[in-house]
Order: sequence, then C-alpha cells, then structure tokens
Amino acid sequence: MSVPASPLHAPVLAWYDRCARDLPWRAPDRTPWGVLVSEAMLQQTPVARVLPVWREWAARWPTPAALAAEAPGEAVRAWGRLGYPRRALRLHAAAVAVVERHGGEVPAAYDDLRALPGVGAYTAAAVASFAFSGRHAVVDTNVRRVQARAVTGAEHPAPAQTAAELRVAEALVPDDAGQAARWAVAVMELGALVCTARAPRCADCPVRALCAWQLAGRPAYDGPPRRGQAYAGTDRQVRGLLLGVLREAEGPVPRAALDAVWPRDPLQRARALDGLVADGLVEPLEGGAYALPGAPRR
DNA sequence: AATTCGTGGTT
DNA sequence: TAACCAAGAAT
Repeated sequence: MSVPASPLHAPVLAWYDRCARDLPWRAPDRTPWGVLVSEAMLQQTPVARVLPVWREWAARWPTPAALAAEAPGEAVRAWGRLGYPRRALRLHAAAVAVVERHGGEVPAAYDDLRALPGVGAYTAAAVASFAFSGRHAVVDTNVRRVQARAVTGAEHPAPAQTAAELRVAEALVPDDAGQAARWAVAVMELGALVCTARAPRCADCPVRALCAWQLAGRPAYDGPPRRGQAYAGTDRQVRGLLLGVLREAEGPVPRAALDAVWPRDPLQRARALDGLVADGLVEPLEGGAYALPGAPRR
C-alpha cells in the first residue's frame, strides 16, 4: 500500500478515471510497439491528426519485425502529413534495432529504450511507463505546464526544461510503480485537456483549490520571450513540398518535377533537396531522378 | 545551448 | 489574419 506523496495525486487520478480520452494506444489490447509508435507520432503532432495514421500503421505493421522488413521509404510514405518526417525514418530504424538487439520485442528498460533512434528522455520514460508500468518521471510539455502552474505558480514553464523542473517531477512520482504509471498518464492528460496553454479550463480543474498559480491570482507570464516558429519561405517549407511530391508519386520522380514546386529560388531548392538526401529521406538515382529511400544496400 | 526539423487547426 | 501551439529529438 502506497501513501500519496502529494495532495495533487488523489484528485488528478480521480479526474483521470472520469475524463480520460479513449485512445487506441491506451486500450487493453495495446502492445508496447503500438505505444512506441504512438509516442513517435505524437512528438509535436496533435492527437487528432495522429489517430488515423496510427490505426493504419497498427494494421499494416503490427510488430517491429513487420516494419523492419519494409524499405524505410515505405515508412516515410505512410507517415503522410504528420510532419517532421525524419521521425518516420528513425522509427523504422528503431524497429530494425529492436529486431537486431532485442529479439523483436520492444525493451522495457529505460536505458534500452533511450538508445533507440528517435527515442529521447521523454519517449523512453513514456514507453517504460505506459507500456510496462515502470516508475519514471514522464515530463512532456503538458506536464511542464501543469507543474509550472500548480506547483511553481507561473503561467508558463521556462522555454527549455530546467533541472529544477525535473526534480519537481521526480518528487511527484508515487512510490508504487503501478500508481506512478497512472499518475504519469493522468497528469499529462490534465495538461492536454484542462490545463491548456492558451485558455485553461480552470473551472473544470480537479486541483484548482491547490493550484499555486490560482492562489497567486493568476499572474501573467514574465519569463523570457518565447520564440514562435516561422515557416513560410523557410527551408522546412521547401523540404515539405519536395518530399510531398515523392510521397505522392508511385515511383522515382524526375528532377524537373521537383524543380516545379519551388521555382523561384533554385539555390534554396537545391539546399533543401541536398538536406533531404543528407538526412536519408530522399535517394538520388542514376539518371537524375529521385525517390524515397529503398532497402539499405550491404 | 541554441537551432533545425512539418503541418494544420485554433484564436 | 498572423500568431500561437501541438505527448521532442538530434546536433
């Protein structure tokens, strides 16, 4: 029997039991691989856009071995418009690594997960917690925001994660591993549904009475300015346009078809294409055509 | 440690 | 409408 270490635990856990979304990667029949796929897709991409793609992947590649047997370009193609397509490449590489290093089973240990391509501190902790009920501090943008408000009393967390934040998160992890896993998913869900960045639904918050930000009178954010993400006209936009052509094409695409999507700046276009090739997202073929990456040669 | 890396919905 | 924001990772 574990004693709650924080008054936040009970209300947040009760709220989660009542209000949690019914997401397929939380279903009883989920697999660790399905959890890992969901976490990769959810890095910087909203749940609503991940759902249909995740279902497609779950049906097509139900195991790491199934994905590992495909050409990496198929993962990039099936990634669709989720954004940051390097994630698709890394997830494919992670599947290969799981087959080679772990006999095709997604590992449960944090360090083994963290060593997989595309798996950073957050994702390793999330998979270890959600798929294996491991005891870890799972700190994403939602958790950072909930902590900033409920614990620290600030409207927004600092632009980058601090050591102090991690200490707060670790101090909040319940002693019992099963409870820790429930807490991890619950506090994250609270940040996603109630303690949102722009217009928090404080009237629906289970810890409103305990929230340091509420008790301080909801002071406005006074930290360093948070930079936005420019997109129009950037290399990222050009890369997206180029890769979009290759994704939609059945086979190799002539150079001219790529040139057509960004005619106004050949220099930038070349830089973007070179970058895609350097990242392994695009393969130059003999004869001047381009394609999504095929099976690695050995 | 600061940048780079997509895409689209919301306000 | 332009800005903001979304379960980050790698370098």
